[in-house]
Amino acid sequence: MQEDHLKALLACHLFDGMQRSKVENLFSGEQCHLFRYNRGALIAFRGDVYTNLWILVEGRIAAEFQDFSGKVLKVETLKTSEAVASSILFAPENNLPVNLSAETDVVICSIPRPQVIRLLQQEERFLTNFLRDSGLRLTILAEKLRLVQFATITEKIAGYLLEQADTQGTDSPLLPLTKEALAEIFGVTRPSLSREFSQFCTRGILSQTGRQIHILKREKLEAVLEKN
Amino acid sequence: MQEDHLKALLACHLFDGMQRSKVENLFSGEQCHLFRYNRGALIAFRGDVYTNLWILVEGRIAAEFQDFSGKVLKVETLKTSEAVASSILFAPENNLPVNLSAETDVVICSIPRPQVIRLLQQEERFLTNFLRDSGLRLTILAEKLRLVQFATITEKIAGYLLEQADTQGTDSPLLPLTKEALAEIFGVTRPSLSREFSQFCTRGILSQTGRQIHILKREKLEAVLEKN
DNA sequence: ATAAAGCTGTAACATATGTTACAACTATGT
DNA sequence: ACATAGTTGTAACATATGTTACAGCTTTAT
Repeated sequence: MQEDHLKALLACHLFDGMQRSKVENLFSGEQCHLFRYNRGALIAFRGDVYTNLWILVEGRIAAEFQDFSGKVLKVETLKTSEAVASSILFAPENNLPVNLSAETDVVICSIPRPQVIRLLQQEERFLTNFLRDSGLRLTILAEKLRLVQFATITEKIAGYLLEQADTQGTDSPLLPLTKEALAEIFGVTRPSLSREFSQFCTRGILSQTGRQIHILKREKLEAVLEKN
Repeated sequence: MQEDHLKALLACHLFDGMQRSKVENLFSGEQCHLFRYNRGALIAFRGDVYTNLWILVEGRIAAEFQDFSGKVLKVETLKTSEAVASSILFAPENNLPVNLSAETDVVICSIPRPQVIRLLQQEERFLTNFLRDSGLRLTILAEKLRLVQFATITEKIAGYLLEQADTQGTDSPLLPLTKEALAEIFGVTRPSLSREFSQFCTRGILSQTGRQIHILKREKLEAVLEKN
């Protein structure tokens, strides 16, 4: 295994607090395999059986639902050093709940389930890390469901912009995504998203030039979220 | 602890394949407590911190999202002997993702997290059972999200009726829920659900008298799901 | 048997979002 | 510098679902 791939593995939160040597041992044998996918490739589909634990050692993967018609809802973006679908490894039927697609060129390290079970029993930290990861995924998914069901497009925009303003520490945040990608995350169509952005502008709450947003009336944005 | 509560505990899938005596030991000490709630009571809210593992030893609990306006989406119904929000016990912030409300009078057995961790390490079966349960919840939630996002009311009805016909082994299934409860599960309003049921009737695909449904043109129902 | 509470069907209307299409703009690589 | 591909804004229109209200039914409790 390449140096940088090993480094990415060691950085996986599943191994937090474990001795470096123990983790390296795990990958010295023949049990783990690397798989490569090109950018844009479909790695796995909803319903596929998932029996090895995959850890992403290079690139970015999108976890998403896809309709017959091509309509998409992105659930998560998995980045280098993250584990893929950890909870599904032990679910009753092991069916992946989402499609996985390569957003960039991707390298995955695959660990057989028996090894994972052994590690869970022998290493308390691995156990708690694993459970924590499972819990986090459930939390993310639940929040996604809540947003999809209860938030209007306007509310999603308001929430997202306030969050961005917060993390970027400015009232003029730059969208880290294209509006198209944002529409996908929100689970709405691009023209609909665009229309609502425009509405905010005509109401004088925002101004925008492409991805550069200026929040002009923060209090109005906040009011949207309080369901005035 | 009462006889029937102990029995319900032992029937919890988390203890599948474990020695009865070991489980009983767990509950003989002073570490576990019982809590009671009356029918209709709100047991916990989304965001509440969840630090003890709860197992339902009597009654039924609804896990649901609730809007400001009172709009509701039921995610799951937890029945006697089921564990509550197992994955959240180890999630980063331990915040419950849903509201929990008592559909009947309810008794809950509460097990402190340290004991759960001990059990996870000492009993392989408990570990795999626990992981399986976590996985199942994620699967259920993901499926819920997919339905909410991609299925129209018509499709939800078609899917549900075919499923009911299947499990009840007849083309004249009896709805196990009121239409009101069904609307809640589908995350739609009751009049909307009612309207679509009526449409099916006028199209000659169904006939209904209250909860008694008759599927007249099964192939049309199936066609709805195939997104004609 | 009666009253009360809950469930169901229906209707007119409101509204959020999707669909399709096109033109203008922006980045990118050659 | 240019050509190409990707991104964005916009418009007219279609549609699924929500909202509110009411009347007729069931079921349940007294």
